[in-house]
Amino acid sequence: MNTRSKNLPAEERRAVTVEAVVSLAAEQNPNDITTAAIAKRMGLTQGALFRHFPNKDAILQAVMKWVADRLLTRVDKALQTAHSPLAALEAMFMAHVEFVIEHPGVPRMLFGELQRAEETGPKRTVQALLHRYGERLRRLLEEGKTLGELDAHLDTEASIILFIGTIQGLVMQSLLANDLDRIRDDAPKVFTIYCRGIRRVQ
Amino acid sequence: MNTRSKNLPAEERRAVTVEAVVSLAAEQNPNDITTAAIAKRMGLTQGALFRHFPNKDAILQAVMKWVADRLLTRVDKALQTAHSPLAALEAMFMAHVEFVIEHPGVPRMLFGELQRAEETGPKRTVQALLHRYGERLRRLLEEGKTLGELDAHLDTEASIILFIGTIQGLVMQSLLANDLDRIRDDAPKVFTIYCRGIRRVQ
DNA sequence: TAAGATAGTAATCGATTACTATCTTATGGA
DNA sequence: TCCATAAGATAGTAATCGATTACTATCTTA
Repeated sequence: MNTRSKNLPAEERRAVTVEAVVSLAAEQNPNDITTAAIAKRMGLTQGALFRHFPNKDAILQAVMKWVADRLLTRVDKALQTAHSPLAALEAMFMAHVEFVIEHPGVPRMLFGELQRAEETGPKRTVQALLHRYGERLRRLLEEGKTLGELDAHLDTEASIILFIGTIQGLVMQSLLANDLDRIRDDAPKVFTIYCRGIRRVQ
Repeated sequence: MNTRSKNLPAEERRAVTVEAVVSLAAEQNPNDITTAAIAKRMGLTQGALFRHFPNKDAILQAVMKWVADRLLTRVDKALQTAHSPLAALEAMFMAHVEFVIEHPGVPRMLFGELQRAEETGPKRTVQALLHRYGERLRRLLEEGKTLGELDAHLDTEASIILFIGTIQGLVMQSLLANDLDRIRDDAPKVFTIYCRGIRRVQ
């Protein structure tokens, strides 16, 4: 990883910057991640950041892009292993949870960007991510209904909202208890209830 | 609303301050609610705020206290009208949703305070609120299990997490769509699924 | 109605923020 | 080995933040 060279190529430096932000977000409130804090984490001076990004929003947008790519890739890989819509939903849920455990600051950053009133670059990236995420869920839910695995009268859009809210609830609980590992224990239990809520009654 | 009375009594001024913050949070990102913005909303100078509060955190804590009192009061009132645990859960859910619709900035402020790394006053107030909120849910869920209205093997703690997450999901969706009214439409649909997830299968 | 108490103003403070201008050094190809 | 240039250091900037100050206006009450 670290090659004794002091000066990194621009692209590599940008990648390191994104990782620094993600790492910082795991420890502190995302909205007081200053450019100085990012630089310090990277062992760089603050001004040097602006050699690689035009402004702070560009940094955040790069982070959001990174999150979107990694999360969707992870989720899509999980989907491939599953052999039924319901199993796929569970795999998707667990993949998402694992991602959150690895990068605990990410959900907080996403929520923080969504809150911004102005239509900024990072916010649009998050909206696009959630849109694509919702598409995956919608497809699985519709398939599940067609195959009779899920309740035929299930409200698909409401199911999507609840799926995302379920993860949001786990994040909130971990913030409340200040204990990240609880997510891994609680996730299956919470998903069990969600699952009962959407599957077909035999 | 309030005219001609320039100098308000301290207690009244503090109440107006809280309302100003809640009102501002509905429009903009909670973490850039500055003391100057609060004062402007009240038709006051910025420095005057510090005649009534020792610092900004004290303002935020007063807001969180206000939220906790109002929300729990509203919820408790809803609980009294219901005649079964499941009906009470639904009444509690809808009361909470109505509260959020009236004060859309509140969930965002709560989440924002929870994110803070340090154990600040406002954060502790939010933690206390969620603790008391969880107590109500726990009681209802246990009652529901005892009366056979809910699944006997239901995981109570997971149900609490999911209940809160459900509302969080609605808030997230309204942020995404930038449409507050959708919450009122979506809330019953989402609760229906939650309900299926926890009730006893006949 | 005089006088103390309370509430608010206007100006300003130090600290912090994102961002920039200028100088220095490291890197890699000819 | 040399040198053009990309990357980083240093040292700023202007704007904004929460907070404090000296002072004034208004209300209350003895």
